[in-house]
Formats: sequence, structure tokens, C-alpha cells
Amino acid sequence: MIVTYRLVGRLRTGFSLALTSRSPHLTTTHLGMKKRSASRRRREPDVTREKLLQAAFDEIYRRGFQAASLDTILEQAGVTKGALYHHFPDKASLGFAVVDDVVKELLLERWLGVLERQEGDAITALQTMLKERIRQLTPDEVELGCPLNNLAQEVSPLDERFRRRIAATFDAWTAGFADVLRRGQATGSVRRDADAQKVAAFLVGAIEGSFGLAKSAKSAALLRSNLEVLSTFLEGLRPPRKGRR
Amino acid sequence: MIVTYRLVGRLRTGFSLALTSRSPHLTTTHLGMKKRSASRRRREPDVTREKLLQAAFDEIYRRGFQAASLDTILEQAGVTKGALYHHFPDKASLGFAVVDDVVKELLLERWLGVLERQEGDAITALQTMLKERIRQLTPDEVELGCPLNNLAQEVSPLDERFRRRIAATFDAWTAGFADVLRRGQATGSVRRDADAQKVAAFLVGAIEGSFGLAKSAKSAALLRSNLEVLSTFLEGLRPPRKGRR
DNA sequence: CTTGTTACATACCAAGTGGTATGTAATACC
DNA sequence: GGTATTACATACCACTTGGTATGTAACAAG
Repeated sequence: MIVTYRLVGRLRTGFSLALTSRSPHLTTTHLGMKKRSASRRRREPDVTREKLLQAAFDEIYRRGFQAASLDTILEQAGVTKGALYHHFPDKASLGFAVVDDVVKELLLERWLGVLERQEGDAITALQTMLKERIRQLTPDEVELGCPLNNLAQEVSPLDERFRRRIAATFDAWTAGFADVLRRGQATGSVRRDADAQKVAAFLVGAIEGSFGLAKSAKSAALLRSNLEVLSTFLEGLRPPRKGRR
Repeated sequence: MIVTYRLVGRLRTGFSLALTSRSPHLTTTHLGMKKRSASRRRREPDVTREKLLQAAFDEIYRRGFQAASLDTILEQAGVTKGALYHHFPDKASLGFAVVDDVVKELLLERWLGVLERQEGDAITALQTMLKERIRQLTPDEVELGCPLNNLAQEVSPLDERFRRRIAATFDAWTAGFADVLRRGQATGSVRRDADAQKVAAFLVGAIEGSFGLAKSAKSAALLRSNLEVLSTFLEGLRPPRKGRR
């Protein structure tokens, strides 16, 4: 049954007609016995590293870090263990690189990138960002949730080095929101009695929580609904009208 | 290093002076070879099951379901594999029971139980509940997060049977909040243009997200701050004053 | 007291794990 | 062109994992 999970999990990873087509080396050593013959393939360390990172990200995203199998990663990357342990000293370091080089870029682009491309006042920009993100939702994002959040919940208590890197990513994300809010406060489009930093952290938390709930419920509708409620919260951050008593 | 994690993880589990004192059976079979002799201990199936569930909960809470070791669970429960597989057909079923019999009770008591004990209008009750929960926070809750959320993020995509049980628990939790909100709407203490169900789901999501962020940041202050911002969101759900235009 | 069933305990196993030791071809450098 | 180093490939290993087969004592029913 574990096997079943794996197969199912792997199904969507492309068409994969040839099961062994991606294998690192075609000259068969099997059948014979001591006939060693290392690859004659060209050597492209950057490409290899990138393939490893991407394969590792996929596997970790689906199974979690601890359950992620190096053999599976290697198979999907089309390289062998020698390559992996040449580029990374151990599994943990591979995970660190996935956080720093893949997950972080992905997350900041998905949220802050989209945010920066919006126009208008801060609140509207944030609201539009939410709408835009809702529009872009993929089935993977609904069923598998946020890769950063998944990792955070799993490994934060297990390894301090992991936790620090993940926390730094959350901080960068939060700082991006806080910047926008503070700029809005400076121009008068956001009420000044709100603590930009705290509100920004709340936004990140609420977003991650919404993804988590939706993942458990397997419901894009729930995710959308939650982000819409969050949008009404943002509405409440607009400065109060003049001429009130 | 894996060993290190384990030891550290286990450190807080009480004083545990005698390492083998809890071992299921004292008459040594070792040294000899075929000298079998099953336990003469009294048989208390309910107690045994309960010990297994509690030990399983602890281990799963700390390491996650997939990484949870049955051997560790058995050691902590003070029973053997025979007992485990008498009470549960496999590891997954043990996990299911942990969700249904331990995590669910815990969560609903922690939130809905506390909520029901509050007096006054719905909004105030919810706000007091948040404050009360902040007051009760243990270091474990900050560093390890919410056991239901942890499990949800890890196993929801892996096993549909798991996902269903977890989603049902989230639903019960959400329904509890929604009930309070609807009752508040009926008595006029909550604005009627809010969708109680959607708001309730948002609350659960925001709470879980806040715990998740705080866990990653290892910061009780962040958790408190986030719940306070959520409290201001609740404030906005009070009905608008009469005599406005 | 006998007997059937429940509630365990013990020993064992196949499979998968991360990691390593060793070899070798491609490449950069002189 | 020789040589050192990089970038891998292959084979292997110790260990842990969930799960099972088997045995046996406690207990309930008769």
C-alpha cells in the first residue's frame, strides 16, 4: 500500500513512457559483473545541481522531508548517488538548498512579485494580490498546500538549521507586506493606528492557515472563501472617514 | 545525528530514572535461548489500549506520523509488538485512533470547551476564548504547534482515510464557532451581513496559521500578537451603530 | 476442572534507508 | 600533451522500518 501511494503520487509527473529512459547511463553493467564503465555524458555541474534541486523539491513537496527518498529523487533527476553526494554533503544539506534556492524564490515571487505588480493604494493592491492568487491556483496548490508551510510544520522542531532558514523566508515575506502597509500609512491610505509589522504577520499567518485548511478539506472553494474574508479584514484597515464624531 | 534528535526529543518525557523499568516483562529470556515465558502481568486491555494511544500521540506529535517509530511507541507505552498488533491491524489504524480518540477530544476541549464556558455576547466570548488560550499556552504548544494541524499538513495528501477524519475534526471545530456566531446574529450581537460559516472557517484557519507561524519562529510573542490582531477582526463583526447614514 | 478465547510476549524477516568507498572519465590548467 | 582536479557512476553496507508467525499465560464460560 505504501507502494500504491508512491505510484499514485508519481502519476502526474509527466507522461514517462520510458521507465528507464532517464537513467544516468545506458551502457548496461548488469548481466556482466565487474564491467565498470562510468558515464560518457557531458559534465554540467550547474545543470546537475539544478536537476537535483528540482527533483528534491518535488519529492519533498509530496512526501515531506523525512519521508522523501533519495533514491526516488535520484531517479527523477536522472543522476546517481555519486552526483548527489558530490554536490551535497548529506540529505539535510540538500533540504537546506531546496529551501533557500527553490522554495524561497517561489514563495516570494508568488506573493511579493504579484503584489509589486499591482497599482493603486496599499489595501487595494493587497486585495488584488489575493484575487490574483486565487485566479492562479493550481490543483497541486489546493491538494498539497504551501511547500514552505509544509516544510515548516514538519521540520521546524526537528532541526534548528532548518527552522532558521524557514523562519527567515517567512520574515522576508512578512517584511514585504509590512513595507506596503507602511508606505500606505505614509500616503494616508492605511490607518495609522495599525501596527504594520503585526498586521503583516497576521496576513501571512491567515494565508498559510487558509491553505492548510483547504488542503485538509481538499476544497478550492474553502480557500477562496477564506481569502475573501481576509479581504474584508483588509477593508477595515482603510482610514476612517473624516467628519465623524 | 538522527539518534541525537531522538534523545533530545525524549528528554522531557519525565524523569525516567530506570531505563528498563517499564519493560513489559522482567523475567529475562536473554542469555538462555528457547526459554520462552510470556508475561504474568495482569491483563487490562482498556488500559493497554489507552497507553498505546497516548504513547502514539506523543511520538506522532513530535516526529510526525510517517517518522513515528512503532518501537519507540511500544517502549514508551511499556508493551510489546504483540499487544499493539492485537489492538490495531496496522500503523495507519493506530494513527486513525489517535486522531479520533485523542486529538479530536483535545482540540474540541481546548477551543470549544473554553468557548462554552464564556459568558456575554458572542464576539466577547470569542475574544475571551482567545485570551484564555493565550494564557494557557505551554512551551510544547509554541514549539510543536497544533497536533491536528501538524497531522493535517503531513498526511492529508497521503491517505484519504486520514484526510477524512482530520477534515471531520476541523468541521466540528468550525461548526462550533459558527453556532456561536449564528446565535449572536439571532440576538443582535453580531452583524447579520456576515456569513457565519465562512467567518468561522476563517477563524479556524487564522488560528492554525498563527500557530504554524509561531512554531516556525519559535515565538510565543508572535502567536499572541497574531491572536490579538484576530481579536480586532472580531471587533469588526459587531453590528454597526444605529443612527448612521 | 476443562476448554475456548482473549491478550498479550518473543523472535524473526524482507524491504528500504542514508551514507560510504572506490573507481573512472571528462575537463581545466600548465 | 601531461597532469591534477572535478564530476560523476557503481557497488556495497549497517541499520531501521513495519509487519508476521508462533507461542503461551490469563481469564471467562461451562
